[in-house]
Amino acid sequence: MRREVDPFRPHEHEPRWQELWRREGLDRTPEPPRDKRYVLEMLPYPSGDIHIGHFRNYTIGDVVARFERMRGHDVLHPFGWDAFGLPAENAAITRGIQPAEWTYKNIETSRATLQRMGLSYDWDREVVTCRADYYKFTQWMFLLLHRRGLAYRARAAVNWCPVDQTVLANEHVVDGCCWRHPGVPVEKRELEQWFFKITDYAQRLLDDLDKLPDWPESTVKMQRSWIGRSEGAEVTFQVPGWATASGHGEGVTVFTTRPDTLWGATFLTLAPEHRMVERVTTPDRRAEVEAYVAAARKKTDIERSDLSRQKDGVFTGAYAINPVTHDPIPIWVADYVLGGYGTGAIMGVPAHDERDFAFARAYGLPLKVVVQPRDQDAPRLDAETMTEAWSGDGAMVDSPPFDGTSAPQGIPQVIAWLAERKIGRAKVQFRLRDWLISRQRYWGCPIPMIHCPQCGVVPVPEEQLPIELPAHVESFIPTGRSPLEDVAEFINTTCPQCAGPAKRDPDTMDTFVDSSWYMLRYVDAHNDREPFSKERAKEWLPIDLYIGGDEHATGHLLYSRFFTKVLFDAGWVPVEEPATRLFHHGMVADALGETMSKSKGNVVSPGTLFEKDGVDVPRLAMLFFAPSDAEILWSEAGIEGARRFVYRLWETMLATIADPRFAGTSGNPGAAIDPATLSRGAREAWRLVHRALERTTQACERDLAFNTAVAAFMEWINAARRVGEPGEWSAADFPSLAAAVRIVAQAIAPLAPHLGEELWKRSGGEESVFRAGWPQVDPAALKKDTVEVPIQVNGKLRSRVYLAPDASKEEMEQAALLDEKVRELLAGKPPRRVVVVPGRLVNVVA
RNA sequence: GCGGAAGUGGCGGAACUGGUAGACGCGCUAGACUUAGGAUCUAGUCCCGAAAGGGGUGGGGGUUCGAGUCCCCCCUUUCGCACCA
Repeated sequence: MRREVDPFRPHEHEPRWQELWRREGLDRTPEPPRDKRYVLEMLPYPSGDIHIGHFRNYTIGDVVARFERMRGHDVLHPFGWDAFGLPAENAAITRGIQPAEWTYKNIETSRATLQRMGLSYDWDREVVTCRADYYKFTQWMFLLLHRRGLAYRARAAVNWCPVDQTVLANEHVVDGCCWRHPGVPVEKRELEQWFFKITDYAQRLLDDLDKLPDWPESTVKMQRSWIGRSEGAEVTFQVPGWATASGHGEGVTVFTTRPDTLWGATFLTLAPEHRMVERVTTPDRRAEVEAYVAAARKKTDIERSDLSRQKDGVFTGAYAINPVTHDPIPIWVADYVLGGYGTGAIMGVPAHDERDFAFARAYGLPLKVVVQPRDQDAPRLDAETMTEAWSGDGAMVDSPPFDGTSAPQGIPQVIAWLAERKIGRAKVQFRLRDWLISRQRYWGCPIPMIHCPQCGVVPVPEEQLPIELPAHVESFIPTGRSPLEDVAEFINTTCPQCAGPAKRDPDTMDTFVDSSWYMLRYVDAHNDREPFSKERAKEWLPIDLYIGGDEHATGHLLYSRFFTKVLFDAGWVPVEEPATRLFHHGMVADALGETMSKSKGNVVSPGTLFEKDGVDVPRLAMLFFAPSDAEILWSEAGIEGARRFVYRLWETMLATIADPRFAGTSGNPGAAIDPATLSRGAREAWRLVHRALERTTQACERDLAFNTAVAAFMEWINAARRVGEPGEWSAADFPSLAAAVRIVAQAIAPLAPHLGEELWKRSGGEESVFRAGWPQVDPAALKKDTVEVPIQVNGKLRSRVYLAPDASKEEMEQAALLDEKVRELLAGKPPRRVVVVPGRLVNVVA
């Protein structure tokens, strides 16, 4: 027989508690903090409304933030918007509204949804990257980098998206296509652009990965290979015709990781864009070489990097001198050599490099074996008959004076020897390229630089910041030049140095610049003199938990590390790394496993979920679905279990509170419960409350696997209901149920905040549950009175006995050997061995 | 090719440092209450078998009293990177 209780009405209590939290400033950031926790989720781009993936991400962060507050920490949990970017311009083009208008409207919509979700953000510190009060300091950052020699202008072959009509950073080229337009190959253009010199920090970005033990290893590895350090040597090959023409030291310099194979270099290859191609090419070869270079330039990255394609190239007619054998070797041009890596030229060692081998065989170039594998590894190599390159270990041969030296272990000796003779030198090469940040677009942060015909490129003086983006421009239709060039009142200015007429830089910054430092702005979001004060930075940094998708592993997460290091060097922040712990939440896909996207039309809006069940039910469902780092396939069916659970919990807890005996159990009841006085069922329920509490604590502190925490609460409610309706609980047992109700109200509050608050208040809580502290796990409650001890015979489960959890080894062994089943299987013979694991099991080896 | 992650019931997923595989939930089956139920409650639900028993965590070996967990070799899926010399 069930007792009638007030119905569960989330739509009534959720707004009530949100209002209370707002009124009491529960989510405000204490200042200055005593024992701080900085919990941050990656800021979203406001494209319409929040979707279900955001719902998941922010829920995870919210659970931790609320938990940390309950534990007594001072928490910074802010929110912001990565509000510059192309979709706003595209919307402007298709719908005829201004990017700003579209963006702010989306922010309003999304913010309303977030507030409907009751997320515990300190909205007072909200950051919007497209607002001048923010981008003023993005410009400040640019000037800082410029001052420190880390922002420079260069003409370079850059990635060009033909759809967006703008350049792209390497990180935004995915499979040779623009990241925003899969299937549209990126083109190459020769342009003068702004770069950030992230390569200056390559070594530190690499080294400091070791200081991030709480970052996912996959991301650390990805950054490592993205930075791509390799050690080797630069070696210069003289080109005879030039030595006389332009003095000493001219030649072609190559980078190699295998200088020990230099004796086997039988040709040189230049990338088509190598600056010396034109100079080395002999007149008779000119036409052919020029045609090849022109064709290579037209190729897209995908075409050039197609591995299945036959390697091709063209002979320049010129020869270089191998500096160790003094043999003349032909110079070729081939597009399998990358212009942007190393020196853009390589030495061809066909016997010991797979790619050179393929190239040499294709064009009949000679092979020379200079490393012989040890006998046990492979048969003796012969240049005539080899079918593949040998890039393994061996002994150097035909390489005086190094014959017999082991390769590649002998590399340091070879480098030293080369350096002594001024032929080469040790060189560390990184794959990381400098970060191209100019964009020929309107909706971004203007670059605070001025082009003066007299003084050249001049930085805008700091006191003139912000350089505001004009509110209106004629057209956003991409033309390949920035729309700002056509805004006279923006583009025309005076030179800060000579006061003469000058022009502003018409480009805007990559939006990843905006998001590279936003986490620092939160610590002092209203500061209008500085990006943030050094004191606030010292108080709050680093981020203790940073949550976001792993798609940012080599983009944002590398850029923000770079910015943090620059700011550290400049004395602005006390940390060299922005976040000590990084967590990648799993994606939310639809039931078919497709990632949700507007174009696929499978986006589930969380708003419709809230209409039906309020926030906490879908929130619990989301948390229960899977561990936070696993991908989930969202389905309505998943909500069913959470809904039933909440109703059952509600019913039992309210019936308990309504019981006349409840009022007499206030105080600090948990500590007063002695499990030994409880009936079997009540004792089990009491144990499970503490188990749920423990599991929630661990999940918040460690793995964020809230699925098992929710499951633990389910186990408790199931056990409590097995005992009976609250009214049926005996006088001896009832206090433990009453205590459990209070503990559950608190412990479930991070997971289901409105429900927790409602239950807490109904159970007599005076102030907010989020000020009520975090309950202690009682070890006595966790102890089982008896444990089921499995009895194995030869490792197979044969029987069970019930013993006290602290039964001695001897007692356990005794119990096992007395077991009927065991005696039967032993058939009177003594066991050969008995393995006893205290409190766990007994294995009788017959 | 290189690097990462992962393969457990019909499904999502549990399983602490090697110690009862399948917690919790969805779904399903049966029953109860109901005019009815897609509500709720009770029981059952890894597979084979009537039972006793046997088998079982992608496959194959191994270590161990004992392996989802550790080691070796494969297979599959997935995500990064990819002619980086």
